[in-house]
Amino acid sequence: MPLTLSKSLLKMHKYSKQTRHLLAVDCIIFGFDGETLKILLIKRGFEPEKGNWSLMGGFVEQNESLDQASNRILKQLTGIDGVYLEQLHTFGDTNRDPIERTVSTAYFALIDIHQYETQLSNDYHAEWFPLKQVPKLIFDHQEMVEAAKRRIRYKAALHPILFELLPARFTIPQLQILYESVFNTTIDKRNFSKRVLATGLLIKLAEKDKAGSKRGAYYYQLNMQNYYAKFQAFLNFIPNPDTLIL
Amino acid sequence: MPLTLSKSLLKMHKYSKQTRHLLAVDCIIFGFDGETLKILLIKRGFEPEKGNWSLMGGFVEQNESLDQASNRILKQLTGIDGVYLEQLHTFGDTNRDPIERTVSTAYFALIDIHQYETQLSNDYHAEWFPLKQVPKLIFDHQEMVEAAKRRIRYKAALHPILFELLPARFTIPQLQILYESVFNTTIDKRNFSKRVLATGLLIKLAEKDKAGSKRGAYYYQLNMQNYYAKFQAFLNFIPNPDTLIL
DNA sequence: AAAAATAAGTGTTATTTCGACACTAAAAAT
DNA sequence: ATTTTTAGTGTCGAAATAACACTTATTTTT
Repeated sequence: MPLTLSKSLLKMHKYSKQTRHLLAVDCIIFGFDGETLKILLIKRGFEPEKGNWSLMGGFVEQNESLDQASNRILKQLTGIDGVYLEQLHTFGDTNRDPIERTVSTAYFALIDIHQYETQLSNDYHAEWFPLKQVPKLIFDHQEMVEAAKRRIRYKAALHPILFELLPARFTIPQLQILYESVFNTTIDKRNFSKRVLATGLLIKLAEKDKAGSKRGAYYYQLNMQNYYAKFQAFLNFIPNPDTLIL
Repeated sequence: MPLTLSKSLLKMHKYSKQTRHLLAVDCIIFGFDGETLKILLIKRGFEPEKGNWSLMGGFVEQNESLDQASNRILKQLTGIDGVYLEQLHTFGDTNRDPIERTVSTAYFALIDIHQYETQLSNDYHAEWFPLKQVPKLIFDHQEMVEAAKRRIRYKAALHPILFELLPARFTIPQLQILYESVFNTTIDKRNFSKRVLATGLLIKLAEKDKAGSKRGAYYYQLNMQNYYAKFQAFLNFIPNPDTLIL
């Protein structure tokens, strides 16, 4: 780490000569409503950029790690707790915040939208936007969203992260719509179910979801053993992944 | 970004209530000497941790981005400029630096070791260590190195980044040794050359490398068009990538 | 009660890709 | 001339992939 320190540091307890910076965390929160992949945005209620759409974020405090800060902000602003949350990238351009130089570490979260839908709109004035209809965002948040989209697509092409967007019980047609929505493509359903079942990640349940269709589709749930064991393996959920925009 | 700001901010020009933090950048520099994958370390000449091995790093200054800071530090401490440098992860645990809380963004670099070998050891007191013989490092640098190893393996299994470690002209046997070294495995040379040539990334040259063997091996160079075009595609350089430790 | 509409569920086959495997060629050293 | 060393190449069986269409269960309509 620090290498350009003066010899006097030997007795110092602080790196007192160094510049200190504002540090923030911003969260790109993905949700899936059964049709479209969406992100959660809030409308800023104050200057600068009052009234404009923004990611959820906040400053990192003295006694918390970045992971703690991102979890705190997610919890504070949305009530959301214990969901998939992963560091995406740290954005450090000097002029990204017009008020004062601020370095921001972006995290992305994947949540089951239905668990939080009412809670969110009531308590926190947050709103879901389909990825194709994201409004103009403050600062460099647009760039963060683009990076998050690329990351989620990249990762989902190889690893089973999209299950984090579904409820504990889901049907294969629901899963397929999710993949088709994330990759903006259509997939042959015979090949899709073969692929997915071949992973060994799913447990078929006796009950059917009668809401989605007349006939009803069987519910499945994740086999958590296999899920954790195979998470890092390269699984192929998507045909011809190379030809897709990642 | 910042959301928990007081109303008085409306007329403020700074986020004056917020804590400021030390921000550092650390670089994991990979090089390949023809046999082994190595990283470049320096011996700290001052407290804290005087005499112990460390990654190259330094504090982020007021008027530079993180990318600029990492490039500056790489250049300052090693003379290295214009190489592959990618943000890895930001390490933000509160106690990672015993002197004072410092958040550090780690970058990894891939360089052609031969272009810098003498320069480095002479001018900057840096030393190359094989990945399997990395000494105890200061702070959380061990963790950073582990993360960088995972990243380089993961990425190299799918994308042609390892060419950044080779000189402009290289032979297929050299390339194979590099892959075998990175993945700590052996690969059938017939399958390897088929795979590699099938990517369309290589241009065969007329000249041979006579140093490596009696017969001599043809030199190849990257087809830069295809290299940039296919960089993001999923290429398979490694058989059974799932069975390897990524 | 019969017919129509809707979405779920399932199998085969041709093509492509993958991985295992062994010999010949070129040059240098003895 | 013989030996040594490393480069370079092809086949074939197995596995994975992608293209493709009909039947079933249930509700809705008539």
